[in-house]
Amino acid sequence: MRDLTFPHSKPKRSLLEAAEQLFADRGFEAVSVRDITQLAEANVAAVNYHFGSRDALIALVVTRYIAPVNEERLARLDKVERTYAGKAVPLEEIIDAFVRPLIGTVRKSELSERLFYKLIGRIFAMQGEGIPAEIESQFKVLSERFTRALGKTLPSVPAEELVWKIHFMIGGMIHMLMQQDLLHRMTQGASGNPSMEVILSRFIRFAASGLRDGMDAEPKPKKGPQAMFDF
Amino acid sequence: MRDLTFPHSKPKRSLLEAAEQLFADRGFEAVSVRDITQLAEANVAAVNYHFGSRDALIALVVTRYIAPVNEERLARLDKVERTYAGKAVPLEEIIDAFVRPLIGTVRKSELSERLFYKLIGRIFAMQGEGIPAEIESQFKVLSERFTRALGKTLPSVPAEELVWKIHFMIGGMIHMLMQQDLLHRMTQGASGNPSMEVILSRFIRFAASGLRDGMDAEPKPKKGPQAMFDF
DNA sequence: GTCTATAAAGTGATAGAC
DNA sequence: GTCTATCACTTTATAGAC
Repeated sequence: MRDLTFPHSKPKRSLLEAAEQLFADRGFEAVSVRDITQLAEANVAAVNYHFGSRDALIALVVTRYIAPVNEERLARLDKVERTYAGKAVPLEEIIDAFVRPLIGTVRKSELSERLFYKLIGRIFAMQGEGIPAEIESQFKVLSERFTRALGKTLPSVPAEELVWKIHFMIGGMIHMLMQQDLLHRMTQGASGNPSMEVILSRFIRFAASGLRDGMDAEPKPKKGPQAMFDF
Repeated sequence: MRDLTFPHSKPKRSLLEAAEQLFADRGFEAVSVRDITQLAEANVAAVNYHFGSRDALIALVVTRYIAPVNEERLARLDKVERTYAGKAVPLEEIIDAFVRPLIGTVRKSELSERLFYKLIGRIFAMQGEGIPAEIESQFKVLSERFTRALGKTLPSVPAEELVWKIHFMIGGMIHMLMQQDLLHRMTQGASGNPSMEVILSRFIRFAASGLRDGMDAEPKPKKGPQAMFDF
């Protein structure tokens, strides 16, 4: 999984790095070609010369960051499924395959850790508007594969309910990536300064409990009375 | 909780409604004053005349939608806390107080249901950038109040871990509001067409399980072996 | 490859006529 | 209150000089 998209000419690379940094920090729509060329100390025509257009640059950044993450997710799911050969894969391991590539996949940029996660989060939050078609269909494949795996592990969760639970989980994941500053501000520091590893393990436990929700718990199913919220 | 901000002059009202519709659909940054005046069939100067500026209009929309929701959330939390007089409030009831006002609070606009939720979701997703100061501090108060209530109900969850779990929950909530179209597209319709009531009850169960996460479950605590994910 | 100059279109805001 | 005309500025993109 070597990166073929990484530019080897110096000015092109510094343009790309400037763009990634600004996109992560302010969001795609909020960054102009001039912002990028200014930070990269190039002239205004440089982005169009090297990447064709502003939109093409955005598509490149999105693809560079997301494609390897999605490949790695599928590879990890394949691997654990082989390990459990036919039997249902433990829930936590599926979720792990889904989220760990977000932080584990090879860093190809000079972005700080914080900006790297923010950029990844922004790309996920983008979905539906402005995502390159190639990535969109990649997401569909991914979604199907993981939904099927989760359905196998949680056979008693009705299909419709399962996709909603997965939806909630993905929302939590995006928020985790993008809004760490916000959390710190809102809690006046009570969120501490945990490593991404720790944050991720907390997220996996949260999501696993939410998805399982008293059903199909590997150890022992809990079926407390929750009539009030059962439809 | 009557709405004092609702304009009674016809042109002003139709400008506001056009703005809300466009903001919900495309996001705040993507909508120009000209888009709004065109949809409202007014002249380009109308927004500035009636609202002072584009930013003031955005602030008005945000405040109109969020302030009553936040008030209602606090009122509901107060109420359940009084009901349980000192004893810990059941987790599901706290979450319910937090999310139900999102769909229950009086509709003051002509927005379709779908756009209404999308607009609410967009405002939450905005946080940190461009939120009126008044609303920002309202969110802080809200965050503190609910964090305290949840801490009381889940005494064995360490404070730092609790705020992260709440963070994940809020991410799921925003995604639920904003990205229903996306879910439908990604799942090729497998998400069905449930009412917001049903979606909400699913979300409450998901979030409650995630927050509880085997600890302090009211019925019976489950403590399965999860060594792999425990730090 | 780099850079300047400029085109063509869009932005929010406002002065001033009606 | 309404509307037109316009200001001052920014946007992406490109032609053409170096």
